[in-house]
Amino acid sequence: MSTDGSRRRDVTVADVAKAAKVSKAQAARALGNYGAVSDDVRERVLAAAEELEYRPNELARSMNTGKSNTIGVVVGDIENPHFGLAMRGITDTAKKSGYNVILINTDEERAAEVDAVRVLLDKRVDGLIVAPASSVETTHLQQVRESGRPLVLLDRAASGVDVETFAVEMEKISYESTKHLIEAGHRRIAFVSTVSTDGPYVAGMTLDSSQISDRLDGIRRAFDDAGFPYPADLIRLNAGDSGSIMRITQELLQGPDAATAIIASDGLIALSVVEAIQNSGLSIPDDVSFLMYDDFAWTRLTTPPLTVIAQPVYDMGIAAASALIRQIEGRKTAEPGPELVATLIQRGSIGVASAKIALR
Amino acid sequence: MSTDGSRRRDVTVADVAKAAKVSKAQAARALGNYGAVSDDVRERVLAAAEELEYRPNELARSMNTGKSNTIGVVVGDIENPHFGLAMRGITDTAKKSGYNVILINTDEERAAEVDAVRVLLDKRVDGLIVAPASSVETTHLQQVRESGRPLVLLDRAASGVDVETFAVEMEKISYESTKHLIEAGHRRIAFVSTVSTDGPYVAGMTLDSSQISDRLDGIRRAFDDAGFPYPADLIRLNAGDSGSIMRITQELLQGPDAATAIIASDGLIALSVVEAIQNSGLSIPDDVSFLMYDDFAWTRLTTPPLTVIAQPVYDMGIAAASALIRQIEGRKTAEPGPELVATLIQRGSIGVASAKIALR
DNA sequence: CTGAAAGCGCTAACAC
DNA sequence: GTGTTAGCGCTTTCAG
Repeated sequence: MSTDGSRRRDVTVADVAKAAKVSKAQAARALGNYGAVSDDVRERVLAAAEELEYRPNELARSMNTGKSNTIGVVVGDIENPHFGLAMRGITDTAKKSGYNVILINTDEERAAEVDAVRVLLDKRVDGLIVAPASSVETTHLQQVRESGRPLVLLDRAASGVDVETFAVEMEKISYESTKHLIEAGHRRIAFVSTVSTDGPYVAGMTLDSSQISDRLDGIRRAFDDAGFPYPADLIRLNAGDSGSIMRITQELLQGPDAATAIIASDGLIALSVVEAIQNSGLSIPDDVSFLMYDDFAWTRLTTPPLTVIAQPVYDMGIAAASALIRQIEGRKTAEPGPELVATLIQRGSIGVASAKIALR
Repeated sequence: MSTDGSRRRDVTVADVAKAAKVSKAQAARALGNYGAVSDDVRERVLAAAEELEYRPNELARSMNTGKSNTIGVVVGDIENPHFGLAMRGITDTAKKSGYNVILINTDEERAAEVDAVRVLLDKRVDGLIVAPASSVETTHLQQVRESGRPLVLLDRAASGVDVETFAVEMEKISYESTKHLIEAGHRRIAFVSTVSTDGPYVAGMTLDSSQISDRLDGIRRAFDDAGFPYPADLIRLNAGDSGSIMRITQELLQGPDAATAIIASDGLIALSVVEAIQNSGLSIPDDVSFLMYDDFAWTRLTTPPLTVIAQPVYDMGIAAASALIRQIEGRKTAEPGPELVATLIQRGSIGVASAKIALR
């Protein structure tokens, strides 16, 4: 028990050594569990440590070992369950191998990300996992590479950064689900995403997010294959807050050329899109079909339940953390890692493009 | 640009000093932005640092200043949007004051929490925010206090731990919403939570979670006030995974003494309860009324939209982080901080106990 | 203002 | 096995 409540100086190996009547080195060895120590000494040291309530200073330890047993994670928005789940995969995996996690949220802003990476490097984390806000401007990530510190990418790729990347293969699933939509009679398929661009979307433009680019590629290929014109006018990026998403949705649903199906790029967007559809008095899937990325539990609860593209987000987190730790510990690049495949889960939100829709 | 890709030794103040032709001390002062340095020296040092791509070793810095500019956060489940949002409040606030956050997930297990706290202390974080898994067994938290390191509690209180605690006042809102339910004719009101107990619930038993205790107190007081018997048999704790929650829900809805209203203790539980209700063919609110804690966006999307008890979770995160940082920086205990009040948001899931229900 | 030198708490040679 | 002696990279006296 601590006899006084005052902020006493931390007890150090030196204190323990003195109490155990051994050299500092021996005490350190016993405490740090390395080198050669006789049973007798170890016992005395451990007893003294216990008695003094000794706690190692991990900072000092890290200083001379050059290892902090900490990994840095940089994501755009921890509030988004997508990252929440991935984070869970990361922390679970890290803990198993004795690593801690420093989390930095960037709000999807590149400046914040550049900063985050630098801070983490300065803190001497053993490695980094980042979900790059931009797949295009990546010099700060290349610098991480140059620093020699292990780096692994999560959720999206980054051009010019040649590191292990754990992201779902998007082109294929996007192609398939668009095809599914087209076969159900849809020709006017909209896509709503938060990626920011300088101007409105123009077919073929470079996007900040590799994931979104891939999805658009998939949509386009599906239209090309089917021989129908790619509805580039229905691709709506820069969808920010809930309000703007709802406004965009309303626009999409108006006029003679209205969308007959909407694809929401993530769970947060989906919430606002569905709300806007409901508010406008339209019904899913009779008036509009709906498809979204990420299979959150609540998607089963709406009427009708929503058709979604499920992504193995938790596994993605596990894979990224495992790979990073493997790199940190200098082990061989083992098996190629699990394929992170997305799957279309058909529930009730995609309907046949109705006569009513076909007519207008 | 780095001329060679090899893992060159980190450049240190000594290197910069040499390049700038000044003493190590002066270089350090210029770099660390403290002490007195002439403009001339500062310029040369900064230029040299730039040239050499010098980056400070924060570990070393922390070692002699005794400050790591890092706070530790310990929560039960970061995957739960409740904590995701709180986390967002914490990281946003921390960043503003120049602090980083180390996050540890405990899976609501006390052993993991004890461990987490120790690790964080060893890492010399400047302060801790913890959402205690148990409000009862709190010796590890008391030890944090004794260590002199600032500690702040989030989301739940801990008995015997006299520190600033940021949690929503639950008894009152629980009382009010129960009263609302009772006034709508409900007498058989169930409550489902994940808190684990040794046996089944018995009125008045000690619970691990102060939050749940408070809610039960509120429910009880509402029944007492109204002069109806407290339906202790409908309090179901230990609701673990989705499957068990659905099973519990089914039980609750069967038999002559079935519940006519169910309160879900959090968003995760709510998902399974609602799903079970839907699966059983019952309708909300005609057959069963439903109320849940936490106002997630999806609760507006179900049919009917769900009545919820909204908690200012983001603000709670902000408040906790602000208070902790204030303590770390030794500033006075300022204003008492914002009142964290929960509010009942009435939507469509609570109905009048129907004749059909009343009859059985 | 500047520089030499002494640590922070621990690990890592290196002798014995 | 054990102890002595150097550091890790930085801040901090303490003289000038």
